Amino acid sequence: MTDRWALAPAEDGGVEIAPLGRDGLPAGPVYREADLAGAVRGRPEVARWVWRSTAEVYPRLLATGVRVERCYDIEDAETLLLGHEGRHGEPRSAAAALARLRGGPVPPDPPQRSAEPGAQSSLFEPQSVPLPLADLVEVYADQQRRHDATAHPERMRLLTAAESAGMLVAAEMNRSGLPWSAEVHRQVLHDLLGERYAGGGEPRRLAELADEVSAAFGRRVRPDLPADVIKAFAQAGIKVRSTRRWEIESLDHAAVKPLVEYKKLYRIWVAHGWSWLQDWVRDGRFRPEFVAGGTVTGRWVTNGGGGLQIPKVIRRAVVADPGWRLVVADADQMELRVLAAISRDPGLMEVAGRETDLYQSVSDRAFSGDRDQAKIAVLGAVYGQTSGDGLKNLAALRRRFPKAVAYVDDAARAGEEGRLVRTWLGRTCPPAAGVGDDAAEEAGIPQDEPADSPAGGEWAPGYASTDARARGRFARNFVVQGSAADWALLLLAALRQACAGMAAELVFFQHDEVIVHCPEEEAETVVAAIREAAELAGRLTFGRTPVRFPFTTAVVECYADAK
DNA sequence: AGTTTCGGCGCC
DNA sequence: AAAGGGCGCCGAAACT
Repeated sequence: MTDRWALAPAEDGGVEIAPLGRDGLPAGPVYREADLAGAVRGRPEVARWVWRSTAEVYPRLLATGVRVERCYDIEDAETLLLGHEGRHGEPRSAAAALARLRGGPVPPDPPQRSAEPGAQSSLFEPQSVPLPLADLVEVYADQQRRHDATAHPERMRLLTAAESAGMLVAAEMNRSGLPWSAEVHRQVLHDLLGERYAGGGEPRRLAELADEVSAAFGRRVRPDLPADVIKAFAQAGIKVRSTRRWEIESLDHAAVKPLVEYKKLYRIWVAHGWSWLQDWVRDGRFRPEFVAGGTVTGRWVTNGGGGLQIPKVIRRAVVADPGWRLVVADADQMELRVLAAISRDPGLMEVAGRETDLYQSVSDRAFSGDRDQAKIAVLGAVYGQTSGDGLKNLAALRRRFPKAVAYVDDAARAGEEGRLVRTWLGRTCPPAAGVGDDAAEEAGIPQDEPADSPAGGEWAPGYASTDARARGRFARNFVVQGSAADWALLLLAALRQACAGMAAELVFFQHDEVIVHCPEEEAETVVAAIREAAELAGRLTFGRTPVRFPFTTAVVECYADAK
């Protein structure tokens, strides 16, 4: 068995490599070569490269045009395994894992660096000390045993493999970048915001709106300062707690309209305006740094440029190269389909076995055809809504799809009680999640009474504290959002394989949406590949269920035309 | 003066 | 209509 090889970069720029056996231990000699990329390029028969960190190794390979089919990221696997073992807070570096194995002092993890505008994405992780291959392999072999110790070893193996595949995709997307027309972007900014004035102050349209707001209040008010706005409303006899749009919008005051408009445009200006363009777009590409596995739920994040928060109006600037197309694909009601798959609720699976509008089908069964009510109920079930119509609608949902609602209710209870909660593949929620970022807070049931308990005793005696309820909401959402992330990783892995023989490149991924940049003549092949990858991911992740995972796809030259 | 937190809002 | 989950980013405010 020489289909998987370990790889460890050395400090001198060279590399150690060795074939591995089934037990994860070396099955042959350790080779030392001077050139990392050459060592990999020269061994196309290797099916999976085992290395400490994809972010450390793979950008260097890509820089010399070398792609790999599969990898196993030891530090990512360590994170997932530690989580599964209920040891979220422990250091996750390979060096720490080795120290735990040998009983030595465990080094803390190096601090995470953050991205800088325009900087090339991390070619190295300079604070990491290279680990000799023999040490790396020791950690890897132990991780194989730890996979076997989980409740569902085959799922855990799939999870670590899927996340490693996601890291390959992320590195490749970081290299390709999202096609971006600075010219179109500037045109959009000009249309929305008007001319820029010398000196870098507000553009014309914002200045006008600020004047309108001031005029409506009868004094100078800066609409970008919440404290100023709250004071101005108070002087006009209107008490507001904040200047959030939903709170402001319904007020009867002449300042509301220009104020709301100002806030909308101000956001575009500061977050995706001319300076953003200057900082993040180079040579026709927007390059946020995609980070796979950046959150506890398994969703990705981007480092820099707000890559996962591109406003709809700005998507006009995402334009394919001449002769190329963007295949934009969006999973239809993914979270509800995932809930069906993980809960195995017969009724919901039957509904999710169709490609038609899922919310309409749910409402036909539980809400007399009122689609909006069905959607509110489902979102309430998944997000843990605590008041309003959601609760009433949740009851109707529970009657019709009892197993599905029970699944998220159970997760919420487990979260409240500080028990571990897992996604379908075994990604595990930290027991204290949902109460801020105090990772040190250990598992356990808070004993305090809720601070906001009404005098009438709306909460039953001994009801969970505010913190515990926050943990419950987090855990409730975690099983759905996290299992959806599991599935999405398998989707990406399958789609990446399908694109391997083509010019097509994955250039964007946002939770349930992918964009592939490809020559026009490949577009229809890519569309088919996405549909196949989605169904394959569904089977691999959740086993054989009736649940389908349809996508809405569009072949366009401009992202904004996709919806 | 430099760093952290807050308020607000963009996306899913 | 309002409110639940996950993120990142910006400037201002609050802190050291």
